[in-house]
Amino acid sequence: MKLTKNQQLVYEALKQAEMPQTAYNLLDGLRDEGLRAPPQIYRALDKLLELELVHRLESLNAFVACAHQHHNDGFSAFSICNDCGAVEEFNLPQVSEILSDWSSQKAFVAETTTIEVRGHCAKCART
Amino acid sequence: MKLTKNQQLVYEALKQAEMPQTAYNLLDGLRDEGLRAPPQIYRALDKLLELELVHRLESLNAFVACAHQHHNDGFSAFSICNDCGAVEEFNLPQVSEILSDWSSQKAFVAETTTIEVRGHCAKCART
DNA sequence: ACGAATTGTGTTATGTTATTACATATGCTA
DNA sequence: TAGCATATGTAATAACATAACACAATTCGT
Repeated sequence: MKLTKNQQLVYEALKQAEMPQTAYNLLDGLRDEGLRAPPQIYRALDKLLELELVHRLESLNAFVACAHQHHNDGFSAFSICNDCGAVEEFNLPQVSEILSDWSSQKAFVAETTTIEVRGHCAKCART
Repeated sequence: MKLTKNQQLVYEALKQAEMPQTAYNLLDGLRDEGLRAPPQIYRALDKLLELELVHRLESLNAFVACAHQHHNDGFSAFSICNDCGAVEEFNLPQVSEILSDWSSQKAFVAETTTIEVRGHCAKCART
């Protein structure tokens, strides 16, 4: 058990949530547990991001618990439904590889890669 | 000439800038031209994004003029140097294709795709 | 077991990014 | 030229994120 109390609270809240949560969503949900101010949330999130237990969705300013336990070199991709908000995390090793190749060719040292595909999920597109 | 005055002002400011600009950067720079309030900037940006003359860098909350004149199905990728802030836009048709394949397999209707690789550019990594 | 160093916590205040709402103006088109 | 869609100007506010400071808990070397 390496997570502190606040980190656990935030992590559990994210795992429970079926949707991406903003920092302020999380704060609202955790007020009863004693969390009162944004820094308490952001600090926990920073740590969880560092441990790769959580991902940040840049185009949403929101966070999700990582779907795949075994951590994945920071190369996760996400599809995000603009209608219902559903998010799916997936991994495309080929894409990782192409981006790695591009980086080494450019002598760019990659640290984190964001891939977010926004549109309409199967369910919402059908209607 | 299809751009309105504000749209042109913002577009020119972005083309001139060698670095990504936030909405408030742009606002500061354009105050002398008569732009006073955020919505004036955001509205111009919305239009420019729609026309694909400009890209939004989600991980930076900033904007750049599109490097490639001929527009490119919304599949641009960007490398962003965390040290000097330099941004390079590039296109990897293979990646576009893999993501398209994934989408059609999942019946996900993609609208916009964000690919941002953050790290250290060749120049900054050397030091 | 002790003290130092690191990491985490709680809190207030503030900074930064983005939108809502409403009134007015401009330009196209039937 | 009336009507409609699009653009503008402005004030206020909402949403997202960090700085700074004091203090508590944990870890680690000796």
